[in-house]
Amino acid sequence: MTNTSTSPHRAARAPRRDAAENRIAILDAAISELNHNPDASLETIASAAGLSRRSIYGHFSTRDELVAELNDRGIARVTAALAPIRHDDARVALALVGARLWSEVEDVRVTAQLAIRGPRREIVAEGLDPVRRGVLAIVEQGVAAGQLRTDIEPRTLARLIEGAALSVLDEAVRDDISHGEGHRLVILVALSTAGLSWREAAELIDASPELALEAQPPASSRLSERSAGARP
Amino acid sequence: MTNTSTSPHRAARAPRRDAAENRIAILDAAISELNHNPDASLETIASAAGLSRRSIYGHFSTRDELVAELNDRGIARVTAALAPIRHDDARVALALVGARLWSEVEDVRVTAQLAIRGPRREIVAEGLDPVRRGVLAIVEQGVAAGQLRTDIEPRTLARLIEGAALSVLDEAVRDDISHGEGHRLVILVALSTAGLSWREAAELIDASPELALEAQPPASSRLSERSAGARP
DNA sequence: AATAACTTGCACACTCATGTGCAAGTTATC
DNA sequence: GATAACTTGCACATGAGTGTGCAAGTTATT
Repeated sequence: MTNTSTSPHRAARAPRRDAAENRIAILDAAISELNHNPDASLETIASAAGLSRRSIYGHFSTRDELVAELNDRGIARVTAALAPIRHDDARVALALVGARLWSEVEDVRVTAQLAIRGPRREIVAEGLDPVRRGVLAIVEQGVAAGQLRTDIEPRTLARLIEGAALSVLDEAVRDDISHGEGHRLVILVALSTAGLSWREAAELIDASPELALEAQPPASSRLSERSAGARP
Repeated sequence: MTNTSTSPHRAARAPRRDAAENRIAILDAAISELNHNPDASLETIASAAGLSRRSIYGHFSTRDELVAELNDRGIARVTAALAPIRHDDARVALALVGARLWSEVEDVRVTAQLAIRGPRREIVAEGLDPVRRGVLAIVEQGVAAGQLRTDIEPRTLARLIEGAALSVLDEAVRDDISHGEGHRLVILVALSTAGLSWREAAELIDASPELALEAQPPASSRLSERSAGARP
């Protein structure tokens, strides 16, 4: 396998820059191909990346290794997006969780589902644990402040809110919802699940400029900007 | 393939009863094995059914045919459970949709997800269309009666409610939620998504005896009651 | 321009699953 | 108890995907 890291010793020459780019191209292609079909072959991924199957093995010794790296990057992305969320009003914080999740995962829904429910789910769950703790903390804060429902155990409620947000992603697949509408829906659903009536949710959103679409930080960018198209 | 139907002509003898039982055993085993691992092989399914792989081909000419029949039965089950739902109060009707869905799909969550999102999704969607129309009709009725939220388009809202119910199923996988708790949660989540606050939901539930766990019709029974255990 | 770093194409070994053919058993049904 | 209806085990063909070795190319870097 190609050694991309800067070896401490014995580097007759530095690794080539284009190799690193190809590595990114592979990851990128893998994201979109696996999102299209979770069982996509390396052949498919390679050609979407504009490379030969053989050369994938120059970057990843195994299919599993490739998938694992994809998961790791996804986890890092989500963690980075959700960890900094903090707000006095737990309801606003939860709405923000939904919104950030939406913008990060929007274009990798299928892969995300697979990561969460597929064979690697335990490892992924472990990686996602800090995020989950964060959401749980928000819920507990909200319950303590009397802002959230108390008819569902905080632990369960936290999961349900995550799940509700993800289900918006799923519906978005079918209806091809716009970025803006997805943003709006995911916030509404998060607040509804948290226990607010739809009118309360509307009030809260009106009163909270930080929930506006324009107030959101840009999603951590994709690895590269090429549209992954295979060429014959 | 074995001809289970009563042929009009040329039946030297009636098909054997145990063959029909085995067919059911295969379907049953397929349900639970595929729910455990959506890529389970026929070998796995066969041995879970207590049969040899070879004899599966006596009942289904193809793996696809087996899966297709599974889907058809699932669709029929869900349709049968949801179609008769009717109630003056759309909110109660939606809660019932959630509850019935829960009891029908509870033990086949993974398979259900696969059916809805997997390679057969289009065919499944077609089969599920009547159910979806039904839910949509309830939502429209509720909007017209001023019982439901109006900040989300009925079509979308209908989907979101379905999705919310399904996400309870997902959470149930992790937490190993009891039948009763699942019933309660799915109703709460459906009502929340429909726009009610958690206190309004509680009031409605209190006032609606038909939502009680005990008031539910039994789930259309599984094909057989054997626990699907493979024997070496 | 020399050379190490990559990519490629091909051949090959391997695994795993599907689907068939057939002969030899069992077993329900008549 | 005769017989058709099933089941089984085995051998075999097929196909798809993964991972490796290697020789022959390209290309970035020095």
